[in-house]
Amino acid sequence: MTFAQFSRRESLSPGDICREMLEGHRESIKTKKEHTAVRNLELILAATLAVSNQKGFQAMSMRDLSLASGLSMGALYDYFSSKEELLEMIQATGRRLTRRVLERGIEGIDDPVARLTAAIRTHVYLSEALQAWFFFSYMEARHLGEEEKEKAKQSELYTEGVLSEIIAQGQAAGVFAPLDRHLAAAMIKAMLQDWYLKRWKYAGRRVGVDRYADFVVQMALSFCLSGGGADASGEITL
Amino acid sequence: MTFAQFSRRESLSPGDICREMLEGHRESIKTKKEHTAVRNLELILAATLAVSNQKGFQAMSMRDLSLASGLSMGALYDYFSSKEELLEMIQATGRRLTRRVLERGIEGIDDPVARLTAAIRTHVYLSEALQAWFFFSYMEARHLGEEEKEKAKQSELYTEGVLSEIIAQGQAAGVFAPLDRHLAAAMIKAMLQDWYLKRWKYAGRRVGVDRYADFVVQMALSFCLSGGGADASGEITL
DNA sequence: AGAAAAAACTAGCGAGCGTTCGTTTTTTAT
DNA sequence: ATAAAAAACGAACGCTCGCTAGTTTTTTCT
Repeated sequence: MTFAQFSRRESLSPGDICREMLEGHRESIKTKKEHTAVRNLELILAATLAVSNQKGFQAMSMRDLSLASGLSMGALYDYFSSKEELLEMIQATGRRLTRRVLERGIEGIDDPVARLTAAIRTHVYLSEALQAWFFFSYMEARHLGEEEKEKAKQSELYTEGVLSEIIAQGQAAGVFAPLDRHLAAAMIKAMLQDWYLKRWKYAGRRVGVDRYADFVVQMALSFCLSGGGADASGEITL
Repeated sequence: MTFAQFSRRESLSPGDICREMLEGHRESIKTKKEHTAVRNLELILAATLAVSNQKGFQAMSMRDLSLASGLSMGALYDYFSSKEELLEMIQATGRRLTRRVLERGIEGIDDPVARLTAAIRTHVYLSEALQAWFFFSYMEARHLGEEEKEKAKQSELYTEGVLSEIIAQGQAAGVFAPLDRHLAAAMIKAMLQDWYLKRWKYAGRRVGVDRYADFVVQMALSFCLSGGGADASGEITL
């Protein structure tokens, strides 16, 4: 699978995403007509990500957002009741989307090596398609309330759990070495995150998304298959 | 080397660091007596990291800082001329410190495997000793001005360059496989950063600093030594 | 075309922000 | 003990913030 193939398979246009966002928050959005609501959500979303990813969500004022989106202050508040709710809406939609796409990306693949490969590629490609969104979610998670912050952590643990389970599967099949699968999953996750957090670095080096995905797959498999060479040192699997 | 040994070797007490901070910003700090200045810098630093790492630097008001540090608003401004300068002071001191400790941690070690191991361990241990500082520097780098932001990027590239050069050295010696050393260094860096960015995760799983460092070393060496198994696919070393 | 409903707008509120400056307190030196 | 120097203080200033209410504009439906 390449990024081009992934893009064709998944429908991740701003319109699609905002329609999903609308469905998830229909009760708190005052605008009735779907078409209008989706169009304005697109404007709000694009503006929020653009401004926030440059100066931070806290530093973005509602006046900034009004200017960047082309909507008046009053109109903005037809879509959320407070700045904090806007933040939560974006985060919640991102979590749902990630979960769904990731599940779809690995379903039906049983071979551990192929399944781990698919999970990694799907995550890298998804974060490429929604780079601004992923960056935003990562950097602004700390500004959420306690309750929502907990959900963000659970979401991170979910992704890691997917990787960890695949490794366990491979170990049970005798294909992967008996290394600490939780730590291994955490390391793979860290590598996945670097793609959307340090975009400037890879852009400067002209590393494309396919090459990046290849490399992470290679590194993960190399480690899981060989188990860290001679000194796997009897690490407990658990 | 273990974390305990590292801590004994390096003097990274709040007092030491604030003394260094004072030396680097003597001209802009109004307080004359070193003892007083260092004491108050310690208070300011501890309070800034505590409050900022919880709610973000932007969201921390000067009144928050005054309350948390025990110093009056006026007294705070004897140590910096603006909130932004406080941010820059902390970042600059962290960069200098990281560079110095990292260099000291690998000097005199020539064997590539041992040198890569030392670089990784030193970085993990340093970020453990100054966890709050590292977390702060990472999360707040985007709120710097253009000029300082550039320095932060350079600092990240410097660390990666250290890793990358060690890999090149190992490749020249025929010990490491001919993989893309820049990408490999970036992946190792990503793993190093996860230690101080996702502390809650590792604390919850009772993973200690020594085990973490071990694991990263193992994963990095496994990959560099074996080269990703059969499909290293003729990656250019550059 | 005209009335009702929906959407969008604007000016302004009170609160809290970063910063300053005249004053008071503490320390140092005679 | 007292005067000079250093350090600490905190009320107040000008501004910008998130948010709202009252009104106007646009769309929908008969």
